[in-house]
Amino acid sequence: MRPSKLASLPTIKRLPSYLHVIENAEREGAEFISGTVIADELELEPIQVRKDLAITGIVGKPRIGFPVQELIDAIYSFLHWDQDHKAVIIGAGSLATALMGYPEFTRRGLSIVAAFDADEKKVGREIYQKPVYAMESLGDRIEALGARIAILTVPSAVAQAAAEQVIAAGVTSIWNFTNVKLKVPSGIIVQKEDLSSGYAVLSVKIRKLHGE
Amino acid sequence: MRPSKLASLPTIKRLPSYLHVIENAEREGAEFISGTVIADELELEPIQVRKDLAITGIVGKPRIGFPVQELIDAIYSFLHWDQDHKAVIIGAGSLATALMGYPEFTRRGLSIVAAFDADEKKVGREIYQKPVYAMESLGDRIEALGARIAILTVPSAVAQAAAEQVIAAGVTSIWNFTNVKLKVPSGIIVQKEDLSSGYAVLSVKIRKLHGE
DNA sequence: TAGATTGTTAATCGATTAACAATC
DNA sequence: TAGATTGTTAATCGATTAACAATC
Repeated sequence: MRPSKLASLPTIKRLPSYLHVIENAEREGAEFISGTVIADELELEPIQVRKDLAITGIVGKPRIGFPVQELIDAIYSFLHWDQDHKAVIIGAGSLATALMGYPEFTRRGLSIVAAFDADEKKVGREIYQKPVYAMESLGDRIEALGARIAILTVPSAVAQAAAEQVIAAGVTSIWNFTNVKLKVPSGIIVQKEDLSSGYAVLSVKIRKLHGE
Repeated sequence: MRPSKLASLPTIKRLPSYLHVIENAEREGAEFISGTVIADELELEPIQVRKDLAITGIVGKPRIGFPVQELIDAIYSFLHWDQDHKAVIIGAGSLATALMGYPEFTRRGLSIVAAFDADEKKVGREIYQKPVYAMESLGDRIEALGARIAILTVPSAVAQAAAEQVIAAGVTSIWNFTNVKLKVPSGIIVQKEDLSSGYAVLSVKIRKLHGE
């Protein structure tokens, strides 16, 4: 396996979009795909695609491109998406429902095995065949389920408390959809998803479009 | 108003998190906040915060920091969040519900005034007091509502078609939550939100944590 | 063969970080 | 006053892009 330090954060963020294009090509029966074609599709520079794909270690054939199947496997392997990652989701609201119903995550190794909610009206229900448990049962359940990832979709006000609970229960990675900057012990991974950032970028683009 | 070319994309993406911290300080009655404090809170470098805040044009006082109220106003103004942006959401699923129920967007100038869905069982319902209309009525409705932004939360398979419909109806900006790279005429803004990117970053961090 | 595409090395570009005088 | 923080200019760092020989 290739050393991972060669992959920059921007490269890692682009990999899923490459994978998407390559998997489409596979579905259409292509055996090879060139960096040029991928770049065209995503409106990127061919050189950037080539550079990015180099981190997979897959070598392409000049004039022909990269072997589709090998490339897909290599990206999965690079991202460890060929392995099963068990996760729980904290806060069983509409965002949780959206994430649990996103088939791409399942295909890419993320199994959300249960949800937790403080609202007892939600407890006992199922979301996409997965149980909703009470927050109080979180400690025991997470250990029993063996989940190492927690996805936080709780209201901001309880985000820090929820993070502390899941960490106490043995979770080592948190995918944080709240707008709270979590304080966690060292060794705990936090990946923050920030919708406001996207909205800010959109806003500035709109401002520029409308002159000034 | 300051020239906007001074703001880089990374800077724009960080502005909302600064705003979040500064608004918290305001709520606690602070009149000034220093770049150092903001940096501490967000685990960033003070110099980076100062540089970023410089784009607002607000000058701070050495030893004391930046005037909280002015800073908030300037960030709102910079992002045009002090203005009302009417939007419709296409695809009235759980992700749409999550976005419509996110109070921060409303406060920041984004009014989602209606949703559209192809499923007639959803048509006629309300989500957070906003109507769900039929996809067929999209053309007339969007013009009547005066919405210039469309938020796409439809299944990938119909994303391109939905984009074309909203553009035909006069929408000039699309906030795209599907994993489809949309093909749009020049002059149309597309901001793509990619959850898989975030998951890829999380996955790589996890891989590194577990050695190798 | 001819020419499009690869992989690599070097050049450029832009963002982050450092240094430091000014100042409240 | 003393010292923390600002704003600016310069240095560094890292990512993107360019150039080009190798090759299928």
